[in-house]
Amino acid sequence: MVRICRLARAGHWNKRLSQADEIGKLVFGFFNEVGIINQLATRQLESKLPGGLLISHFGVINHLMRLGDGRTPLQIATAHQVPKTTMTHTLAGLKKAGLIEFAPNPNDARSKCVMLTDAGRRFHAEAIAAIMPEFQTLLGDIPADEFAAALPFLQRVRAYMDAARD
Amino acid sequence: MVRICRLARAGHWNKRLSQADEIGKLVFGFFNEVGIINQLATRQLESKLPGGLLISHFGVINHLMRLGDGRTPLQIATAHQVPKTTMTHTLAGLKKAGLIEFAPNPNDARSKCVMLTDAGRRFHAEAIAAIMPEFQTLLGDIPADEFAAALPFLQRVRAYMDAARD
DNA sequence: TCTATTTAATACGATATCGAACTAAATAGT
DNA sequence: ACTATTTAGTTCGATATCGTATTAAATAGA
Repeated sequence: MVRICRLARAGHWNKRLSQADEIGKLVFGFFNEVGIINQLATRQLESKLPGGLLISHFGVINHLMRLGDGRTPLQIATAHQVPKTTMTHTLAGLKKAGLIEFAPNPNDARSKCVMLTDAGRRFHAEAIAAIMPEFQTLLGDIPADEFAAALPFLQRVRAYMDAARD
Repeated sequence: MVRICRLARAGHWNKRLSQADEIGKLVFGFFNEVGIINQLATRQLESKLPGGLLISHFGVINHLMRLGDGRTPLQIATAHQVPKTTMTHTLAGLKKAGLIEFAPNPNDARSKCVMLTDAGRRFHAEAIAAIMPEFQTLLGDIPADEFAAALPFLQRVRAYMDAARD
C-alpha cells in the first residue's frame, strides 16, 4: 500500500490504482470462493450429522480422533480459532451428549483433559459414514487428483495466515 | 459407496477400503483447509471492519456493490446460502446502521428492494481500504498469479456444490 | 371468479458465538 | 516466602443464526 502511494505520487495514478484494484479483486475473489464453499459444505455436512449436532461439535470430535484425546479446552479452542468461552459451551454440549468426558489435568489443577467416550468414537464413525456418499458423488464429477493438486496451495495459504495472526 | 461394497464382496476388502479411506481423507482435507482459511480470514476481516459490523453485514453490502442494489431480501439470502430469517435480521441491522434503505418492489407488493445509501457506499470503500494492507502483505509471500491459478478449481467446486444442493 | 396453493417476508423461541468480568491456580519478581 | 502478574476455565449479557409458524400477496386451477 505504501509502495503504491509512492508510485502514485510519481505520476502513475490510474495505472497503479487499477492494478491494485485487480489484485484486490483476485485475492478477494479467492476468499469469496473459500467462504461460499465453506458455507455450502457446512450446510451439507450439518444436515447429515446424527443427533442434530453441529459442525462445531463434529470439529472437536474429529480433532480428538485425529490428534488423540487428552487435550485441554484451551488447546482445542486455539486449534479451531475460536474464543475459549465458545469452546466451554461446545464442550458442555458434547459432554451432555455423552461424547466426551473430562479428566483432571495432572500437570495443572486449573485445567482439564478432554477424553473421548466410546459413544464419541461411534459418533465420529457414523458421521464419516454419513458424509462419504456425498464425497463419492462429488468425486464422480471432479477427479480426486485435482483435489490433491489443489491442496498444497491451500495449505500454504493457511499456514501463512496462521503464522501471521496476532 | 454402493460400488465399493460390491467390490468388497468380490474379495477386495482391505485394498478397496483403504483406497476409499485415502480418498475420503483427501476430500476431507480439502474442506478442512477451506474451513480453517475461512475462519482465519473471517476473524482478520471482522477485526478491521468499521463500526463493529460483522462479515454478514459486509457480505450484503459487498454483494449490492458488485451486482447492483435493488435486489430483494430473498435474492440476497439465496446468494449467500443463509435462511431468509437470518437475512431479515442482517438487513435490519444494516438499516439500523443507516447503510441500506428499503424501497417498495414495483413487481411484487409482498417484497422489497434493498437500496444502498451513501453511508453504505462509504462503508464499503472504508472496509476495502482497511483490508487492502492485509492483502498486500499476503501477496508479499504468495504471488498473485498463484491465487489466479488456484481460483478456477475453487470456482468449479463451488459451482458443482451449488448445483447439487437440494 | 373464487378457492387452493405457493411465495416473500416477519415474529418468535432455541441455541450458538463472542467479549467482558470473574475465580482459582500457577508463575515471576523481589 | 510473599506479593504481583499471568493463565485456564467459567459465568453472564448481548447479539447472531436458524427452524417453525404466521401473515399477506401472488398465482394456479376449477
